[in-house]
Amino acid sequence: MVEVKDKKSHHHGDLRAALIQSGIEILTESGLDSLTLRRCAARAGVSHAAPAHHFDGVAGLRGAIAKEGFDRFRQTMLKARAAGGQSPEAHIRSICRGYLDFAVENPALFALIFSCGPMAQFEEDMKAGDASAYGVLRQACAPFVPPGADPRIIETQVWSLIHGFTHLFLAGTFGPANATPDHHALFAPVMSLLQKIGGEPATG
Amino acid sequence: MVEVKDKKSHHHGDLRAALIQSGIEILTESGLDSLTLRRCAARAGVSHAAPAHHFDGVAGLRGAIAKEGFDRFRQTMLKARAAGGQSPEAHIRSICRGYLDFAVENPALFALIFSCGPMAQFEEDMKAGDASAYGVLRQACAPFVPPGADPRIIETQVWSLIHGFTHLFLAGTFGPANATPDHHALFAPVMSLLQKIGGEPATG
DNA sequence: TGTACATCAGTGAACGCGCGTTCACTGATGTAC
DNA sequence: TGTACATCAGTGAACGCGCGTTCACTGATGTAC
Repeated sequence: MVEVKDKKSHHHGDLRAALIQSGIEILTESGLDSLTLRRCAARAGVSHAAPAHHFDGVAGLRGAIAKEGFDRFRQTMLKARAAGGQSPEAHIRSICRGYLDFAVENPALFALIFSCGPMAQFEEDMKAGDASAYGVLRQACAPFVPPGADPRIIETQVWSLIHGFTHLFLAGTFGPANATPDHHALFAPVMSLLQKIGGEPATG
Repeated sequence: MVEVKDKKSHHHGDLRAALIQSGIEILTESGLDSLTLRRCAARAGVSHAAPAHHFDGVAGLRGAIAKEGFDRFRQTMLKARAAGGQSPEAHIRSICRGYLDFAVENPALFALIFSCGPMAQFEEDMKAGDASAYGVLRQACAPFVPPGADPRIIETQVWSLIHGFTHLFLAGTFGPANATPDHHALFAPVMSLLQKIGGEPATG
């Protein structure tokens, strides 16, 4: 049998996780361009050569951070869904709210998630179950998909709308990104377009 | 009277424009991270110290490239509008098509346009007339704005949808970005959501 | 329980790289007279 | 028309910077016996 090695047994404890956390903090504080192996190492309190034992270059580190960020992104949406109403319409609204919230609180991490090459992370995720980030969206859209229709159409409509709004918001198109606690007065009216997807929910 | 100085009278001719063009080519060929003063200078055939006479650092160069890219972006949408149908619905469809086309053909330039800090470029543009990029969108949306409604709602709905779809498309979320000559089979059905904005056009 | 050894995470010095910037300069252009 | 001068775009060498990477090493941990 292959034994699971105890990764916490050596000097640092769990340097790999510490470097990922350091990387996320650097992203939040200083933006995408500041994410380097040397800075992550310094923040984690190790020498600059140490990360080479854990990641395949800066690309490997970015990938690992994207994976962790992706998981936090998913969790933010799940929390938002749980905290909101339970109707199909409320589910979609809440998830979009969580989507925007995550991006506003972690703009550089959000950008990193969506900039890791040809979306290997997403392809993996889209094939995964309902607990995946894309699965959360799929579940929320399902009640609105007309019988026999391709669910990807409505899923992509919802995803495009919230993704575009979020990007424009982060880019400052609607004014400073910290405008209101409600993020921006345009959010609710813009999202109201989704009241029109697929007519009424397919089931009560 | 203030005379307009002839900028073409010195050694190079118009190094400033040449550097901007070189920068756009570098963006297209090698991506955002490859855009440096030294590479632009090399591509334009001048020494690496020459750009300092024309731009305030790499930020100044990026800004100038964004401005030029923004203008090409606008022109692509105008051409798409002219080439398509003349109904209000066709105008919106054509503009969105041009939006996606530009991004697919110039992904790094598209990214640069939307990543230049707090969108000074856009703020300027949004205040400009109907010939501006935002003006093109505003004009196209106008027939769908119900009397008394805030036009920014519909404008932001359309903009968010096409912007999000474009970003997801470029990120490879729907598969390789060169999938079909028609870009992707999801484009038309996803954009059909816009048939629902503001009910019917306000005027015939 | 104790000893010898293998493993390997982390160290710290050194390397070459491309970057932006500085600076004295060159030499073509434009202008004053 | 011709001469002297001012301007300034572009040159090329030099600088310091942070980066990723290499490499011999150290020393704690885990294991074989």
